[in-house]
Amino acid sequence: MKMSGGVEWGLHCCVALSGAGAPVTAAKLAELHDVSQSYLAKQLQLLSRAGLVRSTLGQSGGYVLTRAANEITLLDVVEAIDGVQPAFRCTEVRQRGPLAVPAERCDTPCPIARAMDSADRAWRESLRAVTIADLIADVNRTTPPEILAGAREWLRA
Amino acid sequence: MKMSGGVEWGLHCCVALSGAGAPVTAAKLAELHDVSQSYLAKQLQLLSRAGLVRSTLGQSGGYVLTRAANEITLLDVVEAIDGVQPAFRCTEVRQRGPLAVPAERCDTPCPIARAMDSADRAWRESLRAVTIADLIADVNRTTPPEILAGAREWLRA
DNA sequence: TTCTATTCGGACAAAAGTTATCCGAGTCAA
DNA sequence: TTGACTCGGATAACTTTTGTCCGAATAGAA
Ligand code: SF4
Ligand code: SF4
Repeated sequence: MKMSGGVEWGLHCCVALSGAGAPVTAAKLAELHDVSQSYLAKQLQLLSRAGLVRSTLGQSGGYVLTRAANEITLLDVVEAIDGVQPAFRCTEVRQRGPLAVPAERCDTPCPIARAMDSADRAWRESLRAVTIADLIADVNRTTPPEILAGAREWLRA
Repeated sequence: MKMSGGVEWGLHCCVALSGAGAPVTAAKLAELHDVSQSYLAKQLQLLSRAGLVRSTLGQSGGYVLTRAANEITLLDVVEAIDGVQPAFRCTEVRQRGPLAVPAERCDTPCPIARAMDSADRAWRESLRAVTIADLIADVNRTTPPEILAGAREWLRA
């Protein structure tokens, strides 16, 4: 049970992108976080496919957020990078073995699957309640303005 | 993001064990669910290490639950088999790269880690609210008594 | 208009984690 | 005492994840 480590990078990139108005290249984002630029590119591709960011090609190109920061939830990023499939996947064990339940009785999900689904929903609901804007607000509150300005400048350069 | 498939088997085994008062061997449980007995044995070992089941060695040995069914939550089984580590693991990216935040400012977890932790807690809390006894009650309610009796008999034989 | 430098995108390996299996140490019943 | 049967941990095969690479497409400069 481990979610893709790229989720963390993706979230950081969203926060960074929100700060810089101009497109930022994948290479710059990778240098900022000191991670493999090739692999970070992969995550950005996933974000692009999900429609969270838009890529501009050619010179002075890069990535830009497609929506306002308060319209992007953590769940959006997690599902874009880590996938939408629930962690628990029922194998329909009850339909196998000597005491197999006939398929006609399996119209409704069993209690195990229901409980797992409920937990998964609670998890997603919790992630949906937080937006990128919330993260930024927290960062702005706990970081001195001078450092924030420096970061913005570094991204632009 | 995928939890170990053995969780499903482990849960089914707990339900089955609760039904049969006598010890049940791993081989019998495997045959019941039509899964690899070697691999199911591994999952039962995990349950044993976690203290959820107790193994009896030698002839007429097998596995028995250590507590009442209403004292075993789904979270217990999930954590025993899938591990207790949270799905999201912070790599402390903020302490790397040219704009690295000094370690002295990293005393409190960042908003991303907090949100992820909160979601993880909600997930676990949801799983903790359901017990093996709840599952059994649901099965008893939706399954004809004749089939239940047959299953109990099959386990005993 | 042409050309070049720069960008992203998907195809291609390496590593890790999961799944599946085996045989030996220990134990209980006969 | 015997003997067969149990679990337990150590051992391979596979799948998923992670990481890397180079080519197609683009925007700007000449
Ligand atoms: S009882 Fe639930 S978890 Fe088990 S096989 Fe049926 S649907 Fe899947
Ligand atoms: S900002 Fe949060 S998720 Fe990112 S490195 Fe820091 S603690 Fe980890």
